[in-house]
Amino acid sequence: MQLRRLERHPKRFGDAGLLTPSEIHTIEAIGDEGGVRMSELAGRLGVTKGAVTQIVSRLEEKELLTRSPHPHDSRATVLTLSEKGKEAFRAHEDVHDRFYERLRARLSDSEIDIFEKGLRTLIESLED
Amino acid sequence: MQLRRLERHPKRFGDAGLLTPSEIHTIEAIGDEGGVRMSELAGRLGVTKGAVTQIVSRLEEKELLTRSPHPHDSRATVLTLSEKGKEAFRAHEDVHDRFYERLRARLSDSEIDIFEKGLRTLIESLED
DNA sequence: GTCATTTGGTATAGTAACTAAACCTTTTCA
DNA sequence: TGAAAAGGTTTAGTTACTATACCAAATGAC
Repeated sequence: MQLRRLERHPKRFGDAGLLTPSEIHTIEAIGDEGGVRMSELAGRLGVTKGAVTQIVSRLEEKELLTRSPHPHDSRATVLTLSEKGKEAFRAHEDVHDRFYERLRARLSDSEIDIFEKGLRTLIESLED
Repeated sequence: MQLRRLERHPKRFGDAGLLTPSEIHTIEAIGDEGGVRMSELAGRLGVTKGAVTQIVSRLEEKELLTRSPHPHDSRATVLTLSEKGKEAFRAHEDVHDRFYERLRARLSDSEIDIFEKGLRTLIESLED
C-alpha cells in the first residue's frame, strides 16, 4: 500500500487560503479556545520549540493567529486563533467529519474498531 | 489518530547502515532484479526525474546501487542494486513481513480485509 | 535574600526531500 | 530531414524540521 507521499500538498481551508499540512495541523493543535503556550504547543505537536517558533511566525504573518504575553509569566507567550484562523480550524474539522462519514458509509461501527486496531498496529510497527 | 509525524527518522537496514525513508523506499522501488531506468523509477515513486537524479546520486555515493548505460538507448541509464543495496532491500522486506505477522496476530484474514478497506478510504480522503 | 538552575522563547545554520525551470543529448516520426 | 518528444542533469527555491547557542524571567536551595 502506498502510505508514503500522502498529504504533502497545501490545501484550501475556507477563506483562510492555502495551508500546508503543518500549518493546518498547528491550527488544529491550538484549537478554537486558544490560550496555548508555545512550549505546550511544541509538546502537542511533538516537535522542538524552535520548530514552533518558525511555524507560529509564519501563521502570525498570515494573520491566522496572534501572540500575546502570558498574564502571570512574562517569559511566556500565549497563542490564540484569529477569526480567519478559527475559520480554517472549522474547515479542517469539516474535512475530518467528511472522512468519518465516508468511513461509516463503508464500515459498520464494529468494523471501524477493527480498522483502528489495524491502524494502531501499523503505527506501532513504524515506531520501532 | 496521529498519522502525521510517522516514519521520519533514518533506520538501520542490515549492514547497509542508516537509511532515510526516501532512500529505502527508492531501493524498494528498484527491486532486487534491477534494470530500472531513471524515468521508470520516477514514475514508480511518483516524483519528478530531477528528484530521482538527486536521490540516486546519493545512493550511488553510498554504494547501494550502480548506474549503467542502457544497451539500446544511449540517453537512458539503468539502475541495479549492489550487494549492499540488495541486503538493504531484504532487510526492508523483513520489516514488512514482521508487520504482517504482527497484524495477523491481532486480526483474522477477513478483519485484515476490513482494515485495508478502511485504509483505502483514508487514502482516498487525503487525496482530494 | 541571593545565586545557580530551570523554563520559555528566539535565532541561526544545516539537512532531507522535494518542485520547477532551464538545459543538453539522443531518439522518434511526420 | 528537421521538429518534437523523451531521458537525464543542474540549479535555485521551498517546507519542515533538528541542534545548538543564546537571552530573559522564574524557581528554589541554602
